[in-house]
Amino acid sequence: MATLKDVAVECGLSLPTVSQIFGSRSHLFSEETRTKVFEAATRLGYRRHIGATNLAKGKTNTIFVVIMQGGDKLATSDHINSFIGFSEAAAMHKQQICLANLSEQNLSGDATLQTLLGEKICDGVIFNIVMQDTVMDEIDALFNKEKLPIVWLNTPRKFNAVCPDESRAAEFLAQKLLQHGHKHILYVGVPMGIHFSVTARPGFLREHFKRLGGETFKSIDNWGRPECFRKKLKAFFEKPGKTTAMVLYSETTLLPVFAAASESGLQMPGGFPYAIFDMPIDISPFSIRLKHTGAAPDFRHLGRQAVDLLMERINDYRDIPSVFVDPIYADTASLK
Amino acid sequence: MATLKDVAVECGLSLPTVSQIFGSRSHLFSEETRTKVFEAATRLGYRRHIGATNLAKGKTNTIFVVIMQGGDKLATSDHINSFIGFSEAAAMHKQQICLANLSEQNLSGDATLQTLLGEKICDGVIFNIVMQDTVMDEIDALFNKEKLPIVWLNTPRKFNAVCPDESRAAEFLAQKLLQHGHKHILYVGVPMGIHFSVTARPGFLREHFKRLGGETFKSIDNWGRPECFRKKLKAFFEKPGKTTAMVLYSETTLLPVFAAASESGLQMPGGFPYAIFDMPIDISPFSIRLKHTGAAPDFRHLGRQAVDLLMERINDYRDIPSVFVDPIYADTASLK
DNA sequence: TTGTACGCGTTATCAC
DNA sequence: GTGATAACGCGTACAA
Repeated sequence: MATLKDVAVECGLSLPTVSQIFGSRSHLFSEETRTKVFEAATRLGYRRHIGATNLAKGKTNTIFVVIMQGGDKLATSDHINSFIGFSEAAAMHKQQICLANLSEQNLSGDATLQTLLGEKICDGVIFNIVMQDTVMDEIDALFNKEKLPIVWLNTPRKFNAVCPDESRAAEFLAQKLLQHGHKHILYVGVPMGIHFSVTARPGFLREHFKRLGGETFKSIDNWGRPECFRKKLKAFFEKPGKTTAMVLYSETTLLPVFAAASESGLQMPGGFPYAIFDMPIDISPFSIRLKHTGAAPDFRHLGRQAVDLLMERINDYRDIPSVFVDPIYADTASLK
Repeated sequence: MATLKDVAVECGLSLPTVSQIFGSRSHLFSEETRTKVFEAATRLGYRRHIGATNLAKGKTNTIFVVIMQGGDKLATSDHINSFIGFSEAAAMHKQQICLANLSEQNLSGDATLQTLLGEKICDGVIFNIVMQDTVMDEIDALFNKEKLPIVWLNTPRKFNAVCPDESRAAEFLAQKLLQHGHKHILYVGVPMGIHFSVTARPGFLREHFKRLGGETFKSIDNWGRPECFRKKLKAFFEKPGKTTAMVLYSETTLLPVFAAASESGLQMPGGFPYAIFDMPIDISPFSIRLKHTGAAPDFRHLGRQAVDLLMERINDYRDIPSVFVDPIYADTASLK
């Protein structure tokens, strides 16, 4: 593997000259010299050694993203979108994105955290996981002690977090419901959990719905026991009362709803107007999802924002107020 | 930030001594010396600089994973599972996993590829994307020229690939269908695409089904035009003929099937026996999926295997015959 | 247990 | 304006 020195020898120039020509001071040298260098580099198949560059510059240019298997986590499509956002933003900042896996055990014994805290391995860390507040506080404290900047993804912390604006999403759906004349609605959710959206969605929706003139806000969210949930849904479909529309926690929620509706003799879609906290995806030829009125976070954008925020903290170590990112909206008339 | 030299000064020992005590030769020194070193390190808050270590050792200890947004891609849940597999295996091999995003443009102009090929930035690359064979050949050639080992994930190449054994999965489902007396089946798929599983699943299923005694193998897979697909499904449900069971490409496929069944006055699930190339997921409290007979690749395992294979190539640069990984199976009687 | 060379670049300073 | 010399970043490996 050819080194810079080899190139210097090959073209009869000194090592620093060659270095500068590959660096940001290329313009200080004559065209002739530059050509000589580039030709020699090509001849030798020279590849710059990033590790050496980083060491010389005193930077790691590395950001770690911590994920966690199992537990209370993001939808997987959100996950992969945020990853694409990370790499896009990282490319802009000329950073490398590294992956680390947090085991679900106790924090102090976790090998990943020990490495991140105990070795100079990166400039900053993005926590792409959902945990209890107290645990996040604990992690904040650990990283503060090392002055290692971290950013939280998808949690509404006061500082150093990037979070979807679930309130705006709920407001949009509330408006749509009321525009279509639905003043009595059913929210189909998931049980209270750690994941931010789980509690945020029904909370904000109820708030905005009532504020804007909505009247009845019912809710079904007993996912713990599938049979029980199916029973409740079935009961609802057989006796919807004044309720004229439903709002679903996410697109995945459609499946059991369709199944329950079918068991009650209702045709879905079409049998009951609905809106979803999720986007109608109709892009790839594989997409088999249905169009609907929706409002959902754009996790690719969130990923980019997380990297931007982290870079800000890396360049100037301090707490930064959290960023709440506007969701994306769609209205394709599944509310009739 | 304290360096090794600072620690050496602090405890009155030489730099190499301290280095060795932190390295693998700790046992060569007296307990007393070791304690002195560790205490000094703790006092100063010393963190080993990975970049310097790697440079000195002449390794990058880094593996890049290339992903691609859009295009013909894996299911997202497969994606995140493979990521967890990567980090698990990487931790075993003491490697770092870095993420890179391939834009869908022409290969030669892609910044990611240029960086990977033009700079010494990693020891090897995992391609976690699905492309046309000719493009993969092209990439193989580019990386061969640089002697940079790569591994393909989820594609049935002859060498250097890790791929789910779709044939075994199909065989399992065929057996289950026939055990339940279903000799006339419908396969619900997606249009022919680049993604390996798309063509592999119906192909292998037909093969095994016929071989084991199955009689009729019909198929619906026109996803390109959703209305057309719905129409076909509806027509099927209204006149299933001899067909007594269906096999679905993936769990996502359930939604339009349920919808179409409902429109035809059929209750799903229960209205028609089915099996799926996918696992019934009933782990998290958020899971709202239905139990069914299924067979699907374990992408977490595939991720681990990919890293293992890559490490083999890194340690001994040569082509390695591809690995076909056994799927995981479930039988929860959705076939009645 | 330590001195020294080394890995691979970058950058400040200096001479032509 | 061009290019070279030397010091530096942070560890590791080997001979002494």
